[in-house]
Amino acid sequence: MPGRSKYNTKQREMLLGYLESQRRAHITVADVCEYFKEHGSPMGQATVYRQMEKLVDDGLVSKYIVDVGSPACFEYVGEHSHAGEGTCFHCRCEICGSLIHMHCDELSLIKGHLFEEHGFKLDPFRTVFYGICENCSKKEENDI
Amino acid sequence: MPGRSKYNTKQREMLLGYLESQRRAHITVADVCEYFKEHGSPMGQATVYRQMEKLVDDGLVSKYIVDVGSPACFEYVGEHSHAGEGTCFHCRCEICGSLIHMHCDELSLIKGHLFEEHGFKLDPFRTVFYGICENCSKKEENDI
DNA sequence: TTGCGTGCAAAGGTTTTGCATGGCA
DNA sequence: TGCCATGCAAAACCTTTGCACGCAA
Repeated sequence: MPGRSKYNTKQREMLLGYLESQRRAHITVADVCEYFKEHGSPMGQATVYRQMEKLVDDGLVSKYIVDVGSPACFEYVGEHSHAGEGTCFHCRCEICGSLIHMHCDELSLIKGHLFEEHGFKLDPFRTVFYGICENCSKKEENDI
Repeated sequence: MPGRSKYNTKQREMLLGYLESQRRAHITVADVCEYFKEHGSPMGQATVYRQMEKLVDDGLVSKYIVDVGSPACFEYVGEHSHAGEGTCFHCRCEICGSLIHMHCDELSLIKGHLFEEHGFKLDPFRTVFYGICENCSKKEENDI
């Protein structure tokens, strides 16, 4: 495990800047490589993977695994300073594959419950709820 | 998508029997292949992958993706007939990697909440909560 | 007999690693 | 200067697919 960043390289700055400009977006390593290639300053994919790991360890970026075989998604979360506005959760639709943001105070409560009753420190920046989204539920009803 | 099973083959019987005998366990495709190889009736890994997909579609087995690069985990869940005893959730420790079973009525409530308030049908047989388990929390405290 | 299931090997996609080079502090 | 970061290519890993053969109904 490479651990946290020790140097502040040009690549780290560029990558962080890009992720920061895409808040709320779910970005893959391939997206990053493509972006910088098209902007005339290509970045090696090994570098992107390694920097992403550091950024996650630094707590600046979250990593989401949405499906096997699919690439991991990354999202800028800054200093986790969303404390006042309630935690943001993610839901993944098993049918259409969309990854949905969900702000919900009630869900925030389970974090406390898990810790107090089960001793488990939930990491909402990593957890994904799987299920079926509203749109796909409706479609399924119509098909049957 | 291969869809559900239409034939009842020897391999399906063997695989289902093995999974059923290992209730509460998290089993990978590699585990299955190794098991049957050592027991003198090797099963092709492509067959295991394809049968697993059918068993998941049939609702007899759940599939959990715990980490990118790690193999998927499968677990026998029978006919989902745990209705009376509250839904079983899974927690994955980001440090030691263990996958923990958790029976909790309070957690079951969020399923209803997600559906009623957000129109999202949660699939507890697929969802994994990420975080830090009790043991690893204690270790971290001691290290600091 | 028909069509699905099986098994082997090869391909596919994502992520990791080895190693020489380059850059930050 | 010392150590970490980068980049390329190759390897590793899990999973899927093509195709011929076998088996259930």
